[in-house]
Amino acid sequence: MDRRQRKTREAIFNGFTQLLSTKDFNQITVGEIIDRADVGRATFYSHFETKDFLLKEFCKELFCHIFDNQNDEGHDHKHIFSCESSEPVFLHLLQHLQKNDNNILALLSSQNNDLFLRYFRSNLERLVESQLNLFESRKNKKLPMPFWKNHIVSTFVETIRWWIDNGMKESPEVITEYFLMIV
Amino acid sequence: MDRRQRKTREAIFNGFTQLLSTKDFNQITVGEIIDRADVGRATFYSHFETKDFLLKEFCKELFCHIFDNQNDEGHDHKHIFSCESSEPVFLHLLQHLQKNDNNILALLSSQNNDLFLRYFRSNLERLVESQLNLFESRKNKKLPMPFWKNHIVSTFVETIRWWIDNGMKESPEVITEYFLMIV
DNA sequence: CTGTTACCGAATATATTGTTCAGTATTATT
DNA sequence: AATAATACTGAACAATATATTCGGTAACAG
Repeated sequence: MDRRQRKTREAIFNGFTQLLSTKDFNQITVGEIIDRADVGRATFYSHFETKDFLLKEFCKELFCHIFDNQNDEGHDHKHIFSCESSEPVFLHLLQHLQKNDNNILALLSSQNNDLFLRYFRSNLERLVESQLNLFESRKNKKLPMPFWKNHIVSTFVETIRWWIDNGMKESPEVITEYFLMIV
Repeated sequence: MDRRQRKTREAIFNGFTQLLSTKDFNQITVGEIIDRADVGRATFYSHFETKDFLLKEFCKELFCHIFDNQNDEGHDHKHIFSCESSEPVFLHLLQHLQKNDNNILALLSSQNNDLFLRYFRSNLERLVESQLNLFESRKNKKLPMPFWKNHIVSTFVETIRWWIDNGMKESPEVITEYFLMIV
């Protein structure tokens, strides 16, 4: 990819995330984004069809980062997914959040954002699926599997939301403990 | 309130909810609303400052309906809130939903809507608070109360969401059972 | 019957979106 | 270093949506 393209793309993402920390996605205009990114209007539209596509692309990259790095760095795939407790994976995610790479927090807080949450959930769903056997023991047989899966994902998302909305005072370890307690 | 005002307000609410069942809140324009409601543009703006205020007002009335009727009709206040199990209240809510008064389902499904959900949650929170003692027994003492409360509310909301998104095939009784099982 | 209030609807200002295009700068290629 | 390809600029433009204004008309309350 051309360096110019990369730079522009980065600049737009940066301006976008800056704005996300100040206001809701729906309130952000393309005009504001290109001002912050300092790129021409036509340039924006040559990169992204619409503002929604920008968010989509942004999410895609973000989750690639979070969910894939998790498998590649240091301890490998098998190590994470084969350990007895599910703590490491969830804990790792929470630590990621605490660092607030890419202003992801703004998107996860209660004031925001539907579309983003849907992405987050669908990524989590795959993760939970691979970990499902770990929760199985506690699962009452009368609960249908899809419901059970949905519940675990929801609980995790809402736990994170609560954590963020309450100032992230607790450590990732404590939150993980809470999460495992209620699920 | 003037009969004309009431009529206009109703007409706008009706047009609005009709549209909500066909598309996302953000995609709905004021133009469409006043067309359906068959009222003048100026009239709309004399009633509601913006489209967001319309949603706010709509939510306010809706929850007044659901959460207050629940206390007034037939079996009274004390009966509902003093019974041993928490089933009746939650069950009652689910039955309300199944009837889909005011197209409330459209707002609760996954494709929709942030602002609405926040209202729903804050109303539920008050409800859960009054029922909290019923959940207390299962609560591990290490969990902080606000977290616990948030979890119950979240679980309820997400259970409903799951129900709706999956076609509401189960009866309200079954869903209530699921809910009580996992909480 | 009368004064008040709400509604109509068309015109208007403003803001945002998304496109177009000619000119300029940057990059990759040879 | 010269050339071709590609990306960016920025201003202009059409299209759409928002929100306000105002003179005229209809409905209401007392």
